[in-house]
Amino acid sequence: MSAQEAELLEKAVDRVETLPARSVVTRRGDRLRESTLLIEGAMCRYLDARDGYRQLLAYHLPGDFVDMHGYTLHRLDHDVATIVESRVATIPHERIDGMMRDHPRLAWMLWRSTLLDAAMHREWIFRLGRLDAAGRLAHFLCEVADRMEAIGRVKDGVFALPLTQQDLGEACGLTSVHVNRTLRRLREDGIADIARGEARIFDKPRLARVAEFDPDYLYLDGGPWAEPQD
Amino acid sequence: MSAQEAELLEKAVDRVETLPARSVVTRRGDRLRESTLLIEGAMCRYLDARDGYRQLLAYHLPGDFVDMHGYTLHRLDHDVATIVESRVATIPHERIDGMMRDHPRLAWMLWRSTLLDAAMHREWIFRLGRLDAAGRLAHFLCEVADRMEAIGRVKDGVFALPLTQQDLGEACGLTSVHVNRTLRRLREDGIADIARGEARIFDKPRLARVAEFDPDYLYLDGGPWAEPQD
DNA sequence: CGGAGCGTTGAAAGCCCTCAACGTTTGTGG
DNA sequence: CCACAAACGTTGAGGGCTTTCAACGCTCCG
Repeated sequence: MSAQEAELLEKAVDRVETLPARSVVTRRGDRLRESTLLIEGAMCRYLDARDGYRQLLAYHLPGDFVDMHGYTLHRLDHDVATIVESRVATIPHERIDGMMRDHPRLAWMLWRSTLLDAAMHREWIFRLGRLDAAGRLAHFLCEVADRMEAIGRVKDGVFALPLTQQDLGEACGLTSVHVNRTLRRLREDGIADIARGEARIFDKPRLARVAEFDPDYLYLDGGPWAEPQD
Repeated sequence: MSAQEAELLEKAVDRVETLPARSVVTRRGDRLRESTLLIEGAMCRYLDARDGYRQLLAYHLPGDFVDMHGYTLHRLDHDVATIVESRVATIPHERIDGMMRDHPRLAWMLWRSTLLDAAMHREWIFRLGRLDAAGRLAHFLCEVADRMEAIGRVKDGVFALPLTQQDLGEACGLTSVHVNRTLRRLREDGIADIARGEARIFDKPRLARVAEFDPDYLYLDGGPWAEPQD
């Protein structure tokens, strides 16, 4: 992303707010007139099940648009919430209209960001459909580790992951009890650990093997704002 | 979609081909220079697991673009294959470039189609993460029924569904054996049945209840080519 | 007519869930 | 700074859903 485009995006921002932890930002069915860029913190998207449990659909890091698809679809089919206190920038859709018209490359980048979302969704389907508990947690850890790495937030295999075992269960289709047992297993095997809001990866190759993980789908070769290659 | 836009799309088509059943069209990692519109037949997208099993990611009906995301991402992160013999139209990406530039409304529609894909992905995540075997099959049936309905291919609750029990298992994260047992249950309970390439829905309300299904995410209120509402 | 793929059924084992209890950490107000 | 409560994490036992393994019938097609 060029400096000029970054500036354009920045100028489109209506306001920057700080949202409290564990707060719902948008509800399923809400009509959207602006999109949200996560600047600092952590957010998630989820669907509610009848029994009161949630199914997480996405975990968002700083730099992610959490609801750019709402720009085109106009309403959301799921809920959006913060995990921890988060700073977000809000961009009115009408300003995006102008950017789409006058800056096709920026339009291309916004489209691309929604497609990366979809690519992650596909990998979540794989995770839930084909992996056992250890594989699912390992796969989730691999994805978040690589994405955190891409924004320079991993140090010696350690990065912030402010999710409870309940949250991890809601992401991986497991109960918090089984998440606990499975994490213990990963820890005792010297593979990885999650504790006190931090993830620690001891043995990345083994973690990736357990997860059947291939970071291909993250399209990290050029970063989220990579430009067209031809 | 206006007649003019349909004509534009049609003129962008390079060729129309017939692909044999059960053939792989694109492999993970392939570099794409054209996109594929399914005209007649049935196709799917999937990821391979280590054990040789697949995880289906999407099931495609006539009228679906099966790889429009490849236009922006340039390579695919999963495989695309036919289920039955299928007729497809191929549209070179360079011709889409022109359409994007000159016809913003058409561009908007193509973007929208990829976002509908993502919305379906999310519902597949929910299906796999939160529902039991009966719920997963019921949810899949509800989705396909509504999408088939939208293209006028449901008659008295019956529609074509040329998937084997193995395929259904690969879509729902189940073994074919358990798909068999679960389908028998749904049949004996008078809810629905899949046999000889056809699905029969006996009791839609009950099916939807088992599936915790809400068709909201299909955005059918305006059809896949619905225009911006404001 | 034969074979291969698909569908069906049974039995046993395994993974994960449920229920329950208790220890630990975190955050808040006195 | 301490005390307390609430949320979170941990562990055990038992049960249920799904898988695995195996066998056999059916259907379709060469």
